[in-house]
Amino acid sequence: MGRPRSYDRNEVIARATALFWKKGYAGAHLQELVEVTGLNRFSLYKEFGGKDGLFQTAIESYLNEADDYYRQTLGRKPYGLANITAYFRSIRFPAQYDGCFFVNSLAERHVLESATYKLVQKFAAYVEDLYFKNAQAAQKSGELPTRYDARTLARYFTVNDFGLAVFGINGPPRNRGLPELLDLILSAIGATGETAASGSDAPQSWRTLV
Amino acid sequence: MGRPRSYDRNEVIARATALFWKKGYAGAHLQELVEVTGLNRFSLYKEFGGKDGLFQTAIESYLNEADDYYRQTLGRKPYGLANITAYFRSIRFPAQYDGCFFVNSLAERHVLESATYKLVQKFAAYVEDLYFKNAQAAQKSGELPTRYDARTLARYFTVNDFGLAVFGINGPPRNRGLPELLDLILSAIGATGETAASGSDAPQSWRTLV
DNA sequence: TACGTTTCAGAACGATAGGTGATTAATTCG
DNA sequence: CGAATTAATCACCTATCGTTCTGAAACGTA
Repeated sequence: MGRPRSYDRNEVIARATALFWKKGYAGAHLQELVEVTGLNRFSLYKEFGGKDGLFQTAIESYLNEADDYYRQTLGRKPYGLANITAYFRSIRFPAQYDGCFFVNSLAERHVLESATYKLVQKFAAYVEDLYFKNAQAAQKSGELPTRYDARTLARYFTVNDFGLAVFGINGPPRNRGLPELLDLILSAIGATGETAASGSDAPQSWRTLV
Repeated sequence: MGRPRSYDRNEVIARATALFWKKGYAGAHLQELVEVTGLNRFSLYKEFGGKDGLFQTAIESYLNEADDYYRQTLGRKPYGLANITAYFRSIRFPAQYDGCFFVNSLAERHVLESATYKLVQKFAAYVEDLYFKNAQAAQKSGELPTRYDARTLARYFTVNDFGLAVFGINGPPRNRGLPELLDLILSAIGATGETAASGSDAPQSWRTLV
């Protein structure tokens, strides 16, 4: 009972996410959020508790989508090199790429509420752990050499994963030669050199989805 | 003639840089800048023309320091693999590491004045070009395999360079196992496997200097 | 000492920030 | 239909934003 809300919560979150992504927490003003979401200030406050709450909801939703994608690739059982190659080879930079919302948020460490920042921090650790599990399995099965331990390998993949997000900021030109670059990143660590799967049924990168 | 200024311009820039680095452009408020620099608002405007001008001066000074360091390592003649290994092996994460001011600024794309952002963008291209020149030379001399072209190699190093900056944000614990990680990044592309130079006379990383 | 010049300290500016209240509109249920 | 309930509207609040102005303080010079 009562008057029904005239907005779609998910739609509002998606639009708010887009703005925070582009401008950051401090750079996105409440007025813009109101305009972009179509949600008036009062309802925004009631629904999300304010700017902090809205940002937290936005980044949570972003991380959830990212998580979904990571689980579909790096989370596949059995763990192994195939997961890692599948993930990296799926990376593409969309036309309007403003970096990774997650990586961008790392830069706002001292501006974000500490609880919010901890989510971000935790996700970084989670991603590294996924790489770790796959690297471990790949070493056990002999897919990857044991010259470096699984932790070091995991960090290598994490660095390249995050690094690509930063590198890709300057746009679609970055897609030129991207397959070769991804190939290099992968074959570099001694992966058995299967050439680009170009998997037609492989999932798109979540970077292009979110 | 006239009253002598009671501040040191370079000191002011250094302090402003530190604040912008931590909080970003939008997150650093003028009041904090005034407090941190010790410079009163009036003089700040007269000297730098406002917040935009101060930020631009700050990032310019940062990029200059970074440039100095890059020239000392990647800029050394003759170009070659040694430059690249020297650079990467010099990387350390300082105790209070808030990422790279330059990389952080990439995230504020839509908040920065476009002229200011172009500086940042240009620097990214400059770094990649340094890697390119060294990769080219290394391939010509046979230090690096020619399976991937020099451009791809340059991008690989750039991705890892920027990626390490992001990866290192979560602090000094990241220094654990860092030599192995750097070794992996380098040997990965088929560099002749000289073990960590641990160069005692090698310059410190500019990440620890700025 | 008096004057021109430049910096300093801080108040004050209009604009806008994030956050609320009082009122009106839309719905359900009796 | 009318009472109860919930959301939307919009004017309004205080604090603070980036910016500017005013007048006193600190110099060199005459």
